[in-house]
Formats: sequence, structure tokens, C-alpha cells
Amino acid sequence: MDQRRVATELTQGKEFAMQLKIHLDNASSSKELQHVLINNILVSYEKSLYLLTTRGLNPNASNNESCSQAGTSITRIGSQVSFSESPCNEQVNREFKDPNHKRSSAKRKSNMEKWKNQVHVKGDMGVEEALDDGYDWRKYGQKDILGAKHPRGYYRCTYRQLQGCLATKQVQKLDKDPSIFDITYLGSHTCNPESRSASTPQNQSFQSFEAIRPTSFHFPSSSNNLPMHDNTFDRGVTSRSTFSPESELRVEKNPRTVNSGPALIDHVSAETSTRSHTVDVGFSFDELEFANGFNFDHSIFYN
DNA sequence: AGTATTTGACCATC
DNA sequence: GATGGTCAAATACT
Repeated sequence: MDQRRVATELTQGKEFAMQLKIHLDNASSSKELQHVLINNILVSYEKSLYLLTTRGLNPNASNNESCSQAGTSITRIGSQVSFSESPCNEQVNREFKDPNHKRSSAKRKSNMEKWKNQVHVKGDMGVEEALDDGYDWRKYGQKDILGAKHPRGYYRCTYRQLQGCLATKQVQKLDKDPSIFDITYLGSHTCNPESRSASTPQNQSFQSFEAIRPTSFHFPSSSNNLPMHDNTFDRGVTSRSTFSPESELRVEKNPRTVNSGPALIDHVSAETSTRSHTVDVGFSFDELEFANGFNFDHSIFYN
């Protein structure tokens, strides 16, 4: 199945490149959008390379395997992607199991793998689908950040309890452009799709993530004259997460929603609470167990 | 009733 | 003391 994922990633990368080409020819195209597209192209290649080099297209490749190859399995592309050493998940798991670690701090997490993604939104699709990266997240906090107009939302993997998955992410709107979301991922997922499906009764109808994973990826048309096939995403599933003016970010995931289609899609998108238009980019770290230490610093794009 | 989200409080770090 | 990250009780939702 990884082979198919590689093909999907490369196809996405090609789509992003096509969009970028159009935007580059368009004098009125925003720089930020171009950066987001470049970012997504790079990520698509990173994911493909990761699948090829680290996992070797081996569907049985495990997280431990990634751990043993920490910092060495991803080929650096250009100067935009940086990698750093980081501890194996074993360390993270020890922390999880240790009752004395009831409260983890930002400092302790600093050793976890960390990478960022910025999602530019222009979509009329629900916010629920928007920040969906293929994983099930549960919001556990929100905080006003000094100097930031919008609060930061804190999410952890839904399967933290069941599988001890310590992956977390932080989502925050950019001050300068509320249609762009800064997403910081901390730690890689140690849960896996199969187990996830089996872990919760409501997910038992999903025997295989790959079976429902869309193979084609249609970009919706938008005001940016993107080369879209149609106005829909070819996806059979959806999760729900919505932004509301009151809470800024609200993620809804309930058994019924999951039952009608889990959050196992192949892109990230978002929408603002005040505008409603179609997403123009997609990206996710879905199913991507980056080697520990992978640090994708997108800030370089926004100097 | 079970599950997810909200939000004030707590804790670690700087 | 200020700040960011997390906890957990209260609340909302399905």
C-alpha cells in the first residue's frame, strides 16, 4: 500500500507544482500562497522519499524502524528542510507510562520531534474538514498567546489513552492572515490505523484505512484561478472540525461522525469563520511517520 | 449515557 | 512574575 501512497504523494506534488506555475505567472498572486504551495510540494516529496527510503515500501515497517534510523532516513531537499537529532519514541513512551510525569512541560517536549505546517485556506468546505490531517485529534486546551490576536489550540491524539500515542499539535491562526493556520506537530504518532480501527467500537467498520483512502485528489476551484477538476474533493470520508468566532477552533469528532467516515483523509484544509470559500491547498502528515528528528521549519518561507 | 469541548487553574520554565 | 503547556471539572453535544 505504501507504493500507492508514494504515487498519491507524487501526484499531489505535481498538482501543487502546477498550481504554483499558474500563480507565478499571475502577477497578483500572493507570495504567501506561493510559499504555501512550495511548502506542500516539498512535503509531498519528503513523504515520498520517506516512504521509499525508510519504509522501503514495506507495509509492515514500524515506528521502531523509523526510530532506529532517526535523522538518517530522509533525504534533504534544498535548504528548506532541516533535520535534527531527537530521541526515540521509547523515551517518550517511558514518560507516558511514568505516573510521575503527570504534567509534561514544553521544556520536556522540546526533545520531541517537531515540525510545522502552514495551511492556507480558501474554501467553502467545512472547517471540520479543514484542519484534518488524517489523524484523530482531541482538543485539550486553548491559550491566548502573548502578541497573538488569536488563541492557540492544543490537540493530542485521540488514542493517547488507548495506545499511548503522544502526538500533539498546536493550531493557531496567523495574525496577518487569518486564513492561514500555523500548525505545529510535536511527536510522531505511535498509534497505527489498524489498531486505531480496532481500538474503538465505533471505528470497527473501518477495516482498512487504505481501502477508503481516496486515490485521486481533486482541487476545488477558487478565486485564484486554480486548475481544478471540479468543486469537490474526491473523498469518501470526513472528519469534522470547525472554527467558530467564539472559540476560534473547535473540533468535533463523535462516534457518529466517525462512523459515517473517519478522519482518514489525505489533506489539511481550513476556513475562516468569516469567509467561506474553497480550499486551495491540501497537505497532511497522514500516515507519515517521519523519522524522529525530522524538523520541517517553514518559517524560512516567511521572512 | 457516553464522549468531546471549554475554560479556569495549576505547573514548569525562563 | 510572565508565559506557555497541560490538567481536569464543568459543560455541551449526539
